[in-house]
Amino acid sequence: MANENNNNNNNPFYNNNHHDDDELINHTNFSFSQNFQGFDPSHTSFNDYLHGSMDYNTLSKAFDLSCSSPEVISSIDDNTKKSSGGDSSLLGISETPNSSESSSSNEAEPVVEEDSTKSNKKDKQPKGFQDGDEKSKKGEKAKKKEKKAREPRFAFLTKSEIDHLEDGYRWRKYGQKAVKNSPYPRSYYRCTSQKCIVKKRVERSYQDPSIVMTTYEGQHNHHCPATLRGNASTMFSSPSLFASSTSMAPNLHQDFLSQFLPTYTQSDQHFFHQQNLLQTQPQQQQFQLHHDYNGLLQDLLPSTFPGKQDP
DNA sequence: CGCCTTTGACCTGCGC
DNA sequence: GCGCAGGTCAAAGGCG
Repeated sequence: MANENNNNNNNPFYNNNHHDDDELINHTNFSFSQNFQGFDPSHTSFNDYLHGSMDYNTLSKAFDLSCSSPEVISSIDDNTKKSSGGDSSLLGISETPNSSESSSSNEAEPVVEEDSTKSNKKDKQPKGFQDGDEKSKKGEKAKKKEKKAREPRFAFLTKSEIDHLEDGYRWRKYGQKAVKNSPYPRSYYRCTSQKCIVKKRVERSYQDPSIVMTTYEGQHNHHCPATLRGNASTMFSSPSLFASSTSMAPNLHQDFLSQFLPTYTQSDQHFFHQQNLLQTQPQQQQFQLHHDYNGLLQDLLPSTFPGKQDP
């Protein structure tokens, strides 16, 4: 399987010029602050930390991160795009909006910085939620010179036949665009929950059509609807079960489970295999995430993988 | 009827 | 300044 290689050469997102995702592929660094609790880079691989199609909430909580808190050192460089020649070897999980020049220290102010790449395109709040003065947007934008921070973003690569994977939240599609150099369109979704401005983009790799890249932007301000009906929590609540395939720090373990459950609950019905790659800022520990999500699921939920039940 | 998707138009930022 | 590409809007239509 392609996900087993440790270098990125086999990853379809690595070596190609996936222009449209420069901001994510080429410029997505994912940084962890020193405050990241329970994470011991010397003993634990990131592979054990990241799985699945989490949204930002999930991730941030699982990692004890908060996008708006100083504990988050973010990463996407403003200049990364400009230095587009750059190694661009990164892919996977992106967490966007901070100025990152000073990222090596934990300074990370609640950055009100744009995700420079193309960030402030719209800047406008979702008009759908404030309609009425939509026609005045022009003047509004004109005076709204100050750039608004873009929500943090995470991108996930998911091997799936399904474009829009269930993640426990309800989404409404609000747009679709053709992607340059790709036969596959990019779809734009917004969380349907009131006042929740979380968005996500879903697109398929043109080099490996089996791979879907989902980008989450923002944090949900509500509970995941799926938690109400999910029942896999009991399965995941078995520490031994989970421990069998992960070596998470205890506190992370719990957070991870509680936050991640909806994702598993919703997605384990699909063929689901995720590859995540990740890298931190230069001065921080560097890791690459390259995880066989399917394998994890098989370990955790053998019943959902009939063919794999008996190794 | 409400919610969702589709889709063309529009807006904006960026590179040249 | 222009053109391109990404992102969003909103009308129209479909579906349960």
